[in-house]
Amino acid sequence: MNDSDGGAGRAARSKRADARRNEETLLDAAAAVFVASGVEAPVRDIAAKAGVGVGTIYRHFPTRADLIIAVYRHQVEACAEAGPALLASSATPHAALGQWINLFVDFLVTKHGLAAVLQSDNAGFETLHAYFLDRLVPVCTQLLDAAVDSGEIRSDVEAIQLMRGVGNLCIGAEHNPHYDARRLVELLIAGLRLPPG
Amino acid sequence: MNDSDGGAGRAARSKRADARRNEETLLDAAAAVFVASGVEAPVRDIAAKAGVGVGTIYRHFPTRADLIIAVYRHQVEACAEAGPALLASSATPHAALGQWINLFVDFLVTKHGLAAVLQSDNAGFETLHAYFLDRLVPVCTQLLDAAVDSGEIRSDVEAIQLMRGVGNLCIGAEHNPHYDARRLVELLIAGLRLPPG
DNA sequence: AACGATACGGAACGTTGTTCCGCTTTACAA
DNA sequence: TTGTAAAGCGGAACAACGTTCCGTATCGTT
Repeated sequence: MNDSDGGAGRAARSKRADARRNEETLLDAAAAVFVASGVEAPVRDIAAKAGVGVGTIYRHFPTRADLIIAVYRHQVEACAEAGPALLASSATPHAALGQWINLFVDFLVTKHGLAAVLQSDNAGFETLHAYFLDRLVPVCTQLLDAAVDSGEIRSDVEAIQLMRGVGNLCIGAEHNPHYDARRLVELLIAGLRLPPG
Repeated sequence: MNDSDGGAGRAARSKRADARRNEETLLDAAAAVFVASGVEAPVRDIAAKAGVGVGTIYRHFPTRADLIIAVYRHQVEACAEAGPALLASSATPHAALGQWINLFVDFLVTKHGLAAVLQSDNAGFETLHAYFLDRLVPVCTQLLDAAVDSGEIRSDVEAIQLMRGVGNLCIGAEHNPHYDARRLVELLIAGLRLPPG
């Protein structure tokens, strides 16, 4: 019923070419800086990398969360879409759940600082929270439900809870020899199994 | 037997009375502010609450970590000392481990923001890291070893790893209706059990 | 009382996020 | 091609924070 264009007849003129170019540049710069310095890198660093003023960043991406979302949207979408695919192709729902969680963990662990930001109660990251949750919780719910139905796991854990837990376990997982997030997540998933008896 | 003086003959003159008073005041103020606003509350807030300049805080506690340690030292010590006691009084080592972890979780969850700070890779919290690890990891190791020896749990998880995982799971656990850190920690501990077969 | 050591307060500095506004560039029409 | 309003831009400016520094006040001792 609405969007910036609508399509009716209003012609809502498309963005200026320089603006479109800048947005592109900004996304590339942000991606590079995120890799180099983590997602909490100073805004000024990103602006500098892009050869742009900080104002330009805020015009295109009102909050840092919007920028992060834009940078990682493709990968989040891919992860979301992998859920049903895994469910269809795996031997058991539990196996599918495990593989999907692995995908999620790999994503978080390779994005320096993302997991931390994801759990931050800092207002301004609400958009990021909402996006991740909206996109991934339903997928996780589907996998979880399937595994419950097949009698493989306990039924008293909600997807949102599990995902927050997994996200938390991924915090600070980069280059820390004494911490292996993947291992701990495996333990958590193992703990989901129905207790014997 | 002694006071801050080492005892030899050096006379290392004791602190001035106002300094001692201020340190006391500061600890009380910090504790109050930590409860009200979390452990990441602005230094200026603590100074104001204590009726003191910020310089005074930094003179007594060179880093924020030192202040946090001073405020919570008693409780960390209590937790550490509870380990062997639980091991002695519990039915099985695994039960002792579970109860001890519960103690640890309760401590973290009730100290607003502590868990987050504990995992922060921010330099300046190194002292805090070191203190918690030095004090608690050996205790956890003892419990873990006992449970391994009794054949209750897998043997390939180190204490430091487990504690970091538990600490991470406690992040953001305050007043969040969709997140129950205790539950997830239970799952993690359950995942420690030897797989059937 | 006087004096040196100790401790204090808070201004000042550096680093961040975020806003704001004067100037530039663009797109379009004449 | 040229003129013009709208769109966009850069970066100065502001606010909030941690941290340092130093002139001044206080303490303990002589």
